[in-house]
Amino acid sequence: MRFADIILPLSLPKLLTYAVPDEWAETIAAGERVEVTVGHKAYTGLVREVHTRAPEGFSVKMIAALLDSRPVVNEKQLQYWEQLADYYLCNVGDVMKAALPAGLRSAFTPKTEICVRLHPSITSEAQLLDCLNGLRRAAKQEELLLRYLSFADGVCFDRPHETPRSLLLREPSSATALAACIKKKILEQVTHEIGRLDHSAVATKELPALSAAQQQAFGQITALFDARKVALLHGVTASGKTEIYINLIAEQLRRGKQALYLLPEIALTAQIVERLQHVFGAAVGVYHSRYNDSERAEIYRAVPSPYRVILGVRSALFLPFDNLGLIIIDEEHEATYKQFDPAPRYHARDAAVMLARWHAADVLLGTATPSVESYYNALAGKYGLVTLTERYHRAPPPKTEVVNLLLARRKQCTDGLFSQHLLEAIGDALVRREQVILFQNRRGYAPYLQCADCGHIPHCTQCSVSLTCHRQGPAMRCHYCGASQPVPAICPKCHSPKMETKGFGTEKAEDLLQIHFPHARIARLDLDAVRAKDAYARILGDFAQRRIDVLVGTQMITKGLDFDNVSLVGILDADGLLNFPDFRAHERSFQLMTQVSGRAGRQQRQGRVIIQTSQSGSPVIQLVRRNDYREMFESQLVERRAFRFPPYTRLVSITLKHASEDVLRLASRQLRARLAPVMGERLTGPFQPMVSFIQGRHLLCFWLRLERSSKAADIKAFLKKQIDVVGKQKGLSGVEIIVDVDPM
DNA sequence: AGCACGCCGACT
DNA sequence: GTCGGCGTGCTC
Repeated sequence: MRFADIILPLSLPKLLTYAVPDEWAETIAAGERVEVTVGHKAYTGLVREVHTRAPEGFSVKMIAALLDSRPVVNEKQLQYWEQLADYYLCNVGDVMKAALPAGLRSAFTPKTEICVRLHPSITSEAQLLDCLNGLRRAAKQEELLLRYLSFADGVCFDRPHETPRSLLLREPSSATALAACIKKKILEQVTHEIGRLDHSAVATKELPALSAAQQQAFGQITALFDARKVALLHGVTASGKTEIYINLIAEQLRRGKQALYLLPEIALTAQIVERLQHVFGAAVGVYHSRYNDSERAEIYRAVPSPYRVILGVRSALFLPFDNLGLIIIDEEHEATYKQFDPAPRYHARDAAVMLARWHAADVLLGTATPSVESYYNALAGKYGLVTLTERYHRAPPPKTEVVNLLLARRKQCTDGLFSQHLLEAIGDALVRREQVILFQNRRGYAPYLQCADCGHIPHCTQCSVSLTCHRQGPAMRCHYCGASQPVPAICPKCHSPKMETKGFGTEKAEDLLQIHFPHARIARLDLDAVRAKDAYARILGDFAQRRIDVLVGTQMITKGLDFDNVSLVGILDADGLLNFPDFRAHERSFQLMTQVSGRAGRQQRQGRVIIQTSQSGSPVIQLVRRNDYREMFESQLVERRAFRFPPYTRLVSITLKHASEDVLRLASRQLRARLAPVMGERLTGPFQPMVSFIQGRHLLCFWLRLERSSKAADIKAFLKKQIDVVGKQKGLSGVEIIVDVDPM
């Protein structure tokens, strides 16, 4: 008797074992999909191992169906899944859920198309004419047959032309006529499988030529690859990193290998895919979550061939590569590479380095503002560092000016939002028909509403955050749980009519700016503005076509977008970035401000950046102004070392959630009691996170700081065990415990 | 993760 | 007396 251990898309701590029916005993293999029942429910699982070890202690169920004749997931992938589950302290089933496209977790039906062609019994022109004559008194049928013949464009009787049924049937009534023609054996229908994917891209361009500086960087990168090192390419904004990437990919394809090009967000793929297709044609595949289940399943199946270059977001790491030669992680510093919510909470950059090891593939991390972790790794010799300091078109770097909002307010040189200095700069740009980008890291109209009489601020009932005011109703919304309600006309507490909006978001910035510049064409780019399908592409398209003069936006506008007519970038309120209570706040705000600054003055002209802040003396602001990455890095290292943060330690965060604060306290006390004796100083907590009540549940956090040199695997195994024990304890079963390895 | 089991309170 | 609340534990 043969048995198979099955990976299921469930968060189970171990695999379940099923009996293999005799008919498949010889053929079933790891990586093939099976249908099994768990409890009373049917699931599509994945064979991990076939063996003859009869399990004991329970009655084994039979595999209900074998869905594949060849593996859908190869051995390297399975081992990679297990590695990720180990590292990120989750179950293999969690990884399976992230890795295998949903289209492959249910029956995957290829898309079909019904075509119409001449019936095979008609083999000559004379016969065809007979048929036409026979239809003299059936006008609709005659019309249909003629329509078919017009599509056929010259009749060939051996291989009659096939016209898609949908194309032939212009009006619904002709369906009856078609049925009649089929019955008379004049026409017949055939069904074809068709792909959902477009393979029509044709390579039209040569490899991009590299400048001397790019050529040098290219050489340094390949030398690092030869030495089997991960390369970190630190290239200032607009230094032309993409051209280097394309040349490196071409090199891999020449060797018959595959390349994976990761981007932090879907929105950016559209910009790059064209450039790749121009050079690599139909070998380029794109993979991201905007595709539906079936499309993703098809791309997944097309990865060994014909796709040789995959452009995608983090989940593209799980495609079935068989001969991967290179992984590029563009904008390596981006926090969106980290998956937050469901496990596996993996970081695509780190997961890429792990994946590369399975394939002996090269890894290139590219960014203008490296993460402290990566730069540290590069300086420590774990990675290799390649630096590009020259802008591609030799455009000078933008000139950065800092406006002290405190001073401006005192001199009444501001309307509370725009300083006189910034307004003048915007006016100048508009007069010169140049474009402007304004950055405000808050969406909505105002972050909160406050009663002028009693000071009351409306909060979400389910979360410990104030409700954000929006222009469009229901206008007060919780950004944590999505709950919404109308703006109250009077204070809910003291009934005063003086409810005032406080602070400002992108919507208010947009409104006020329109008052200052009534004729300017102003648009907004934030999460709310791009909710509608294709809105993102439309807004960017309009901006690129210069149908928009000023673009006001959140983080979204900072990401690698190239516009050649932007002469001014304004950061409306840097304070909001600097004051974030997070050990990465300074690093992040430096990255964000540097990235958004990089949007200014792309071509020959020097751009201008204006930063508004009440903390003009802040070191971060000065570092951004001087564009001094190295100094930012060094100062961060000092802090990270002093407070034992990454890169000096490996952080693991443990978050406990429960509706009752008492239960939560109890659970956290128990967890601490179990962990502290072994972890000692490495464990801190429980403490309340910044937002300590979300969707009706309270939160408490622990931090675990593991030494970089430590045997992390042992400690993690211990940790997982203790967490499982606490989670299963009576009275605490409702407590959710979330473990996040390397949290962002 | 889902789902059934089982032990306690508000009803036909 | 039963219906159903959700806390508990198992799934091969």
